[in-house]
Amino acid sequence: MKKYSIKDIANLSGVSVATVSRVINDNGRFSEATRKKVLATINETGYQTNFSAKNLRMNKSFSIGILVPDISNYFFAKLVQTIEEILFNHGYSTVICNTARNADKELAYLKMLESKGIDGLIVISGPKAFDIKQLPAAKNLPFICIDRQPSDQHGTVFIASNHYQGAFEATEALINNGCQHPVIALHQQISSSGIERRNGFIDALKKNNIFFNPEHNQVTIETDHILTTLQAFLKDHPETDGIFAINDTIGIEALTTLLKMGKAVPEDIKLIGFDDDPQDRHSFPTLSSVRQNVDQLAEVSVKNLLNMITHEASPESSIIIPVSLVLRESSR
Amino acid sequence: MKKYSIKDIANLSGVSVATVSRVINDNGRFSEATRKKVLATINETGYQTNFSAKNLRMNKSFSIGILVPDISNYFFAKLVQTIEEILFNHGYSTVICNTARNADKELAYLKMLESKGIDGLIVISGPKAFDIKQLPAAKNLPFICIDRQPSDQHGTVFIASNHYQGAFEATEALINNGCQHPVIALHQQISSSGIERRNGFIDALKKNNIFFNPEHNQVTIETDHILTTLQAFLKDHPETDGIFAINDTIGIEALTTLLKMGKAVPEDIKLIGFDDDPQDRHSFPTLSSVRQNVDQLAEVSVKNLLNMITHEASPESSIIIPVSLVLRESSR
DNA sequence: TTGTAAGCGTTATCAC
DNA sequence: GTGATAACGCTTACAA
Repeated sequence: MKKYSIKDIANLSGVSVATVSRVINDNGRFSEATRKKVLATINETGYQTNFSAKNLRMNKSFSIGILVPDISNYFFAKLVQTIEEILFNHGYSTVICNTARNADKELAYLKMLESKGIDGLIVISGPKAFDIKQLPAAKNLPFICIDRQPSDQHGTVFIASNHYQGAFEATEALINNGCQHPVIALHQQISSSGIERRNGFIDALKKNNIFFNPEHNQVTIETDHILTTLQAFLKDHPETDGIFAINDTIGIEALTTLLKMGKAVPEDIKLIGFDDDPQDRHSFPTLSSVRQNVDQLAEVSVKNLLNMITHEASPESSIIIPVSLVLRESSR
Repeated sequence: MKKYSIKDIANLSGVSVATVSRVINDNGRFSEATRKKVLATINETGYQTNFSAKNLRMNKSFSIGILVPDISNYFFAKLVQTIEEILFNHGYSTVICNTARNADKELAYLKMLESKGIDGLIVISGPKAFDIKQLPAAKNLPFICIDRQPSDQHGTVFIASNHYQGAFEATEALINNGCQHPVIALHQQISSSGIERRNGFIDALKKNNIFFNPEHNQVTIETDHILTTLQAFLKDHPETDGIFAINDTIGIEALTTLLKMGKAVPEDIKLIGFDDDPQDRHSFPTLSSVRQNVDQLAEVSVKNLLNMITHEASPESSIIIPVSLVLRESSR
């Protein structure tokens, strides 16, 4: 079966290419008779638009790039999956770029996306503020940032969960359940949402008259060395009776590690994570966590990006999506 | 900053567009002097190839489609991530399509991919054999299947883990640790790799002189009703002392459910899953599983697909990648 | 070694 | 209502 072009359809239907194009895109004027005729031959032949040609001519690619740190992380996977589905339903295809939190890779991907002439860009999380100006030629590429600050707010939209609120509520839950010495567990490298979560933790302490001392109330986890880090910290701070983990990866790791150390959770130490990873329901004890509203994040993001692309609305500067605390056994 | 075309570069460098094209693609002949001159202005201007134009002219898109059932499943996410990285390093970009195991969505995605003129296709898993002929126009699109049988082997490559071996070894591990009544837990809808796993289970029973009776040695799990299904089954078959779960989602769910029912794992019932999901290390007890070699699957797949695209080699018909059994607490 | 020009499949501007 | 045709940016014979 050969590939048909609009010219073939024109010949077969006995009309001109212009008319075929009008029928396909349903613009301009044409008689009902020709519409039927053209549509019929399109059906017979199985004609499909050649997007390379359409893109070239219209200077539009009907595709959107997504920059994401790590798609094997459940939260990111789910978010990207949801966004992709919505975009597909709007006639856009998605190019997913896994930056692995690496600035060089990020730039390489951006250049590729620019070459492909993407119509818009969605930037998800990442260690530092996102600077669109690293792409000189794409100065006016519509883009939005999810859970990552743009280095220049102007002309873009920043969408994020209410990390502050989530962390605040989680911390208060620890305190209300009796914790007097809560500790926040985080990584060295911290994203803008991580900072918000940390602020929420600190303010919850403040509100409950617990003085935040980074020496006593914060432990920096080195990936792959969580056992030694946590062991050392708890030796120096045996009073610790609650941990707020900045995400569920740390949360689950901390849980396993605490059990290995002979600590009882939640009896000795209460624990709450962040992101509501499905595995939280299968750990022992089950892990309390903060759930982000993935569907809403995705929907709002796509809506705003498409608006920017069609210039239907000038972008709002920032949108905050509520989160919800999910209490399970680890913080009883 | 405006967008430069090859024509701009030609004017700025004082040569013709043909020469610029030759320099960029390093083919044809040109003097060292012009090469330097052209490359210099390209650097100054930040010129980037317009892929829509290049694609149109060359009838090649430098992009590959991936059909995958569910990217929020860790195994799939990791596999897709690895493939995407390798492809990017070969100058290809990837369009990831999440079919949600839905035939209509699959077809819609295939049409979109065809319109975009993808150079090749990677099909990952899925409930039934993959039929490229559902796309009449793309009869000669190079494609490979991972963990999913092509409905017509001709001209393609089938790449899969050795599911049979993994299931066989897992089942024997159960038996060797004392199980006399092993049961396989699976879904209603079963993929080609699921069938292989089931065969491995059955043959391991045979080899150990246990007669396989689907009534006694097989439980069909309905998602969201695992508790009731499993409870009913164990009531009818109290002799059950080992479960081989066809994947880790079922494995972890089964584990949680068994504990909820007051069964001790591995004392009362031993359990082994499939896929070696990271959460297997954080469950209680930790879950034994079978690990697929994601890196090798990805590498072999890309290599074969690119060979098909460049016609460097005629496709082998099928490639089996070894798996490894990871024993943890749940099967002691 | 370099330039000219055709043509890839579309859309959009005109003319009729 | 419909048809010719230019143009999008690029590669590639073919000339020079």
